Amino acid sequence: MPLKIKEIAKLAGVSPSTVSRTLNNKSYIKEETRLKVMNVINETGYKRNSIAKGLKDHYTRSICLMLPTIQNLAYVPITQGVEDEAREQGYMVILCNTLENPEIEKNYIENMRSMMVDGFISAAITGKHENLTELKNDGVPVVLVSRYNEEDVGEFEICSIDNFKASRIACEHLIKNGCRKIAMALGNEAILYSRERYRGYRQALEDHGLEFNEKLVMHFKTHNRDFYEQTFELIDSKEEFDSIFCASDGKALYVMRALHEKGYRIPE
Amino acid sequence: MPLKIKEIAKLAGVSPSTVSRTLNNKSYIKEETRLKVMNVINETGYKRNSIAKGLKDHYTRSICLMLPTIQNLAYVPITQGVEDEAREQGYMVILCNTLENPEIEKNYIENMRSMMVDGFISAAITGKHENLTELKNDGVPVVLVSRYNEEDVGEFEICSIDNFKASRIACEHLIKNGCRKIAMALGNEAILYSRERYRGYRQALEDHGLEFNEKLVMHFKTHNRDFYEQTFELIDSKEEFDSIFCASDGKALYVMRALHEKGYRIPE
DNA sequence: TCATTTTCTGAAATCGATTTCATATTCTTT
DNA sequence: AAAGAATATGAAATCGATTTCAGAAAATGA
Repeated sequence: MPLKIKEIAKLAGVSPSTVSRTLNNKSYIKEETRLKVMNVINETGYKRNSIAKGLKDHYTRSICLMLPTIQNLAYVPITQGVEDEAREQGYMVILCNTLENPEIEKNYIENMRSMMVDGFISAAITGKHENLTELKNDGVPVVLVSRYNEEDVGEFEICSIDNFKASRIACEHLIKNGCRKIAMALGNEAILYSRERYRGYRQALEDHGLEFNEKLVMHFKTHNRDFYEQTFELIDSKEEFDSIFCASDGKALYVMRALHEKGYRIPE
Repeated sequence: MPLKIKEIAKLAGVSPSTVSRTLNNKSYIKEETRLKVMNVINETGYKRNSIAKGLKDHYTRSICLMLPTIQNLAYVPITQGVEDEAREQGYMVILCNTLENPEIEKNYIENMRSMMVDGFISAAITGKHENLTELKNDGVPVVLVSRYNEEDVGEFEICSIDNFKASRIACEHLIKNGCRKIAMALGNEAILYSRERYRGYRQALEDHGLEFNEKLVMHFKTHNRDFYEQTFELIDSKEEFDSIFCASDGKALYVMRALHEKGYRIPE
């Protein structure tokens, strides 16, 4: 059983209030008293119960980072960045894995809220963000990272790259390297950034006077691995193409595997 | 500001105690009263503040899963498994990323404890587990997963595969496929499982009457990526080998890259 | 020196729930 | 119908901290 502030107070011969004041560096405290208390704290290794502090203070200096999955490597640097900065600022990051499931997300939010985390950073799950909107309406700080919808703009703080631009640049790269018939493996169109990447692709084609061919677009179904099948279909369709632009690394993996099995070499 | 139990009580025309009893299904409650309270709860969307509950109860139905990194894909299925079972049992999993840093680990532990998580599952960081031992001595449930040391046996609950056996089987597979001079990319020898895998490799060689050649062993330095360099060195050393047994996928990646650049084809 | 301000400390209230204790009501049983 | 058990509810104490309030001690000023 960890020691309570009352016991520290008794050991130091002061009142709990004085211990608390020492702990929080608040209000006036005679240096002598402060040292006396600090000694006891150091000797006993006392650590305040922050759940009790949280109950009184309504904050815990911790934030919740909600990710749809930890399987996707794209979230690794995001997590790292969030954790580094948080640590810098004396905050703790709690990771929650929503598995793209609104029920689980809701559950986490409720639990985290009642554990008094101070804010949320969320790579939101696809679709409407009712859970997050409710949070925001209750005055809890919410930041969307990486994933967001049109209606989120202005509604939430958002941190994301310019997917349209990035995609256009990437696609232009192909064009500059001589590609003329560029196929595309498209991301889930329910997610804004997928549509943005698609838009970037279309824009790049247009900018360079290349004809857009709907038949060269592979749409996202339920999982990246579907692109494996779809790549076969694309090849078999005899539709001509000289390159495939993939909306993400995960998709490229399956596309490449299919090409490979069909005897194609990349980048040739 | 979320509603408090007192307000629910007032709305339902009962005392806070009765609301709490309804919430927790404890002791006797007249069905009529229960319904009255439940109605108010549903209408208002009341959610108990579990930090306050935790303060009183000393538990929160949440566990902390500590990982040294989320970059290593090996932890993905572990995380998934822990989360699935926890959810099944009505528990919540909080992920903490210790970054292989004892200070950070300690910090997380202290914070998580004072947030009243009920237990810890840890892929412990390398070296002595003072932080975890202290936890255990305080009566907090601790389970080690995947990583552990000899001295942890009997000390902690441990969940791990049989690294020795797995490694021996894997190595035997190479032997059965005709390999005779098997090199090895060894894991961090400060970690028991790396030594176990090494032992499995040695055992497999011995079982099949193959000679062990120390020069074919690449030791772990500070990062898997060092194996890239080391593979070059191995090749340049002119020491003969027909295969390289890697202690983990991460190492294989760098080894393969080096081989590839040297013009080798795998599996040839 | 006496009044005033500043420093210092403890008692008690508070955060939002749960739980013990006490009491009131209803139900059994003889 | 009376005694005893079972059911039902609220008041108050509790969890472990913080903070307000009030009063004591020390420092400052006239």
